[in-house]
Amino acid sequence: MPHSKIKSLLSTSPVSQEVTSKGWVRSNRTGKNVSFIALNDGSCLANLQIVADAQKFPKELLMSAQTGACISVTGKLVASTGSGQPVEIQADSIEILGASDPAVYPLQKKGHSLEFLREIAHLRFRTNTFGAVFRIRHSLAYAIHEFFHKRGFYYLHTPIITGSDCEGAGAMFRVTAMDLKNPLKTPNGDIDFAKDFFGKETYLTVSGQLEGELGALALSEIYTFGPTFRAENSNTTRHLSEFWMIEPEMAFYDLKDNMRLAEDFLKYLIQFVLDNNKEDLEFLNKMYDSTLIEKLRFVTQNNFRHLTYTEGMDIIQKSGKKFELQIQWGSDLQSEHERFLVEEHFKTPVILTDYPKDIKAFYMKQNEDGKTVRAMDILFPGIGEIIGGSQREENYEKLVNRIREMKIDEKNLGWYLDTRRFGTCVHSGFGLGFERLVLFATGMSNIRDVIPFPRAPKEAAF
RNA sequence: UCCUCGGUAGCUCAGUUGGUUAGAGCAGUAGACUGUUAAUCUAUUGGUCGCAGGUUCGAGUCCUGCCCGGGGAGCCA
Repeated sequence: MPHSKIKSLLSTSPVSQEVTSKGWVRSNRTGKNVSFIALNDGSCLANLQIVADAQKFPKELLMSAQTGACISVTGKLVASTGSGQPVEIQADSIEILGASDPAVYPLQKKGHSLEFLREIAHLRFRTNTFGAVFRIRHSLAYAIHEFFHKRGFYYLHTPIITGSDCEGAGAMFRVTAMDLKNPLKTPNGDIDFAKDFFGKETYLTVSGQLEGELGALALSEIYTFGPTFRAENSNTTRHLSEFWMIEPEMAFYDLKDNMRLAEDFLKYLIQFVLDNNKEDLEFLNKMYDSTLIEKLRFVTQNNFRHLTYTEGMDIIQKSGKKFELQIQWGSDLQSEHERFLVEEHFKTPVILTDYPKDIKAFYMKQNEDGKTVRAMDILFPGIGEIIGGSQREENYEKLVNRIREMKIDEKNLGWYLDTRRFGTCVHSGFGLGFERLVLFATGMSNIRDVIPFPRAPKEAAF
């Protein structure tokens, strides 16, 4: 008999039909006359209640269906006489598919700390919290593809192994097939990468943007969605060494078009979760962040606040607030300043634009003032920078000059510069940190709790 | 990498100015009871106090080093 997912059983009206359910036992309350087993298969937050008449089953069977065990149950789906659930299964047969010794099974019926669950990340999927988080993560990933597909964007796969070491977005992990104990050397003693697997130095990508631009200048509107790697020694609640990033890149978009797309995009994704993950959100709202749903609604219903870096700096300096670090025009905003703008001053997501060129990347479109570039950062409460993007410099001369000013080796960028030599056009794009979005959408506070297998300095289990 | 707080039973924690056999709740185990909802009640197993040194008559408690974890900062998404 094919089994049904618990999510669909719970929304089936009880007409006493025979059904089979398979899942993992969350709790088992066995008495003299009757056993109640809470079964969960991950299809939804709620458990399915299995009622087993003690007369019909050997006691050993009922006792072995303990927390953690995987079981299959067949019986009648009936209206529940208890108050906690609409329907339940009156069991006719119960099979232990996989036993679990409760004396050593790490998960208990009680709640566990997130720190403890991080240490047993291979089992944390079986908790209410991580079930909810990863269902929401899935929804967001799905909604990202849906959003772009509806708008005619193409999903472009940019390389994970890259030979361009000048992407400028942080330290990179080297990729090599050489024997590190005995690497091949050149006559003057340097490591001879020409003899390595790819015949050159290669790394894991820190961004698909530059390659994405190549696609956009042919397919018009593309996006990437893939893993990204940064070898920074960052130990924070918002950084990972391996994370997923979404990078749309659009021909014929100026900075304003870019900002409009980014705002529509974020609102669409959050609305999708509000529409499709109500039960999970309510759980997280209750357990972790009592303002979660309110915050998500607020984002979908209000326009983001737009202001330039210069205006933002003005507000910070005139606020009279004491900051750890004093800043002036030209310095990068610190976390405390971003938080002040977003969480205290405006109390809404903020898009900051037109940053000083010296604190931004070489490829950003230079403004006429000679001092700023058409960059935009979207700042979210509790998260900080969730999106960073810009209009790209499409003028060949200006771009080359900037590359030389910043002492970047242009030899390796010929392929990139070719887009400016042959049929260049105004174009823009941005990068969204997927886990930061999941963090915001779930109300969790540590980014390691919104990715299944976190990679961070000194952490690469599984 | 820096700052800061922490590491005591499977989990969450208490442990006084250094003092004798280190405690609780939950989980587990045994039993009772029950259309129960993280059920309830009774009994009970369980600890090299992160690791290594040091001070002391005596260290979970004080000192030094190291390891691990939380939070914050920087780098950024």
